Amino acid sequence: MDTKQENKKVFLEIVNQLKVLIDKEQIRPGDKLPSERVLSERLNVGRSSVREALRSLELLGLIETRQGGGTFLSSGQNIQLVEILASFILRESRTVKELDAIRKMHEKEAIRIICSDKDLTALPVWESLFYKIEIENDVVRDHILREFIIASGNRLALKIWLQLAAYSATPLKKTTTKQEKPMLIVLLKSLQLGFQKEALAAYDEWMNYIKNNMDNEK
Amino acid sequence: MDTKQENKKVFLEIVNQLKVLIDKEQIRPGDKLPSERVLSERLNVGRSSVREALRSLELLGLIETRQGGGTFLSSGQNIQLVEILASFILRESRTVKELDAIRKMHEKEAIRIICSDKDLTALPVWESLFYKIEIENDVVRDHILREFIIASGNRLALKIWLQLAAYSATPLKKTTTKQEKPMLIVLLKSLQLGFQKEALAAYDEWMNYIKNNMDNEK
DNA sequence: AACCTAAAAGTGGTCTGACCACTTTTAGGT
DNA sequence: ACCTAAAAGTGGTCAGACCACTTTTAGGTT
Repeated sequence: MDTKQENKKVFLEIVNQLKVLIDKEQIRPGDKLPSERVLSERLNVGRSSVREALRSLELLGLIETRQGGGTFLSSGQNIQLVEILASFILRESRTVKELDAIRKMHEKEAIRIICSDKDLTALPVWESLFYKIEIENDVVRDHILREFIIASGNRLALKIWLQLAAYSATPLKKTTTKQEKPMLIVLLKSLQLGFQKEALAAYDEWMNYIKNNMDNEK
Repeated sequence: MDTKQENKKVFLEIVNQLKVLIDKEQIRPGDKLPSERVLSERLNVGRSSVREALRSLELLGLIETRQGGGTFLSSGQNIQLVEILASFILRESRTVKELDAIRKMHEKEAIRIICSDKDLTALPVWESLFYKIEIENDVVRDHILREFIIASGNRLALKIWLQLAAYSATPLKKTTTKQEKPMLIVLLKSLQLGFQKEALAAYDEWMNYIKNNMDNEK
């Protein structure tokens, strides 16, 4: 009856209705949604159908549910869906390699963006990272790369990258080794100077080193 | 009781059980899953809980359901979930811009990969595209870009790109205009010759043209 | 024997009502 | 004004019922 062709699946229609409701009622992330029973009445559907819709959205990480408390619009970030998707998709080793390639693409693009923007090369975080690597020597690889993505300023890219990194075959959760130190120093210094080509080369060298030493770390 | 900490949510536990079942019973994409009633019995849970799990997986595009027919393991590809996610996330114009940036990153990376591989620069599809643009003059922008991604050989990247393109604010579904012809010719010729820098420059020029002429096309 | 058709069985789609576990609110007493 | 216990509200789960649709079965016709 609406502008769109009728959605056959009721639970999908409910998902749409919920979206409308959230818009209309100005429900912000963290706010409470109407209870299942109320929704069931307002939308003229059974409670079980409402639950099917809510459970789907919960799996997508769009809402959070507290027993006895209520249902809340998710405050963002945690998209746990990927955990499910990954376990279904990441069976073939081919996919694992492809995932790693996409992750690296994100990281190199971030490096390019940083190098071509004086505001970004001057960020204090590089000095801080430099210090940690040079002196403290206990930086998690993951952390360095994340700072690149964050600095590049694309929040959607950060979300995607976080998921890619979580399922990467590369041991990003390990701390950097002594051998990696010189490459990282070159990488960071090049970054600060805006030397894109050199930074990318150092990055490639770093990634190759990690790749070639994966087995030893296991 | 298991290795993992107990999952509180039954429907999440069912999702896991389904994964195990699919593995154990060697259910391939396209194959039929046990009926809801059978699953309910085998897993010792109510049918409605089974349905909550199945509906979630359906929203993720991992299974397909035919009324009266049964539930089938999805034959892959169509991840419609993004439609839901997008409608929830793509409210802020900022996100739209970020999405476009990521899409372009994919495309430029594909161009880089193609240019640095003689097998890819020699692909007949470039000649074919060239002909269509030069003579027939009715190529959809989308189509050209998709060929880039396909040629780059990363199937996961293709999946991601397809979703990004579907929600891009850039009018990629339109056919190329007369003004775009020279840029595209330079782009394709550079590609065939492996001239990465020139290809990327032509690509940038093309994208800028599209951006600056978006309003006129509306 | 092959073919067609109608009945039966199977399956997803939806709703209702019930009970439980937990949280939040309310009401009562100190 | 404060604390506490009861009540109400809410999500979690189950069982049963009925519908719409598809697949299978059984029977009869040719």
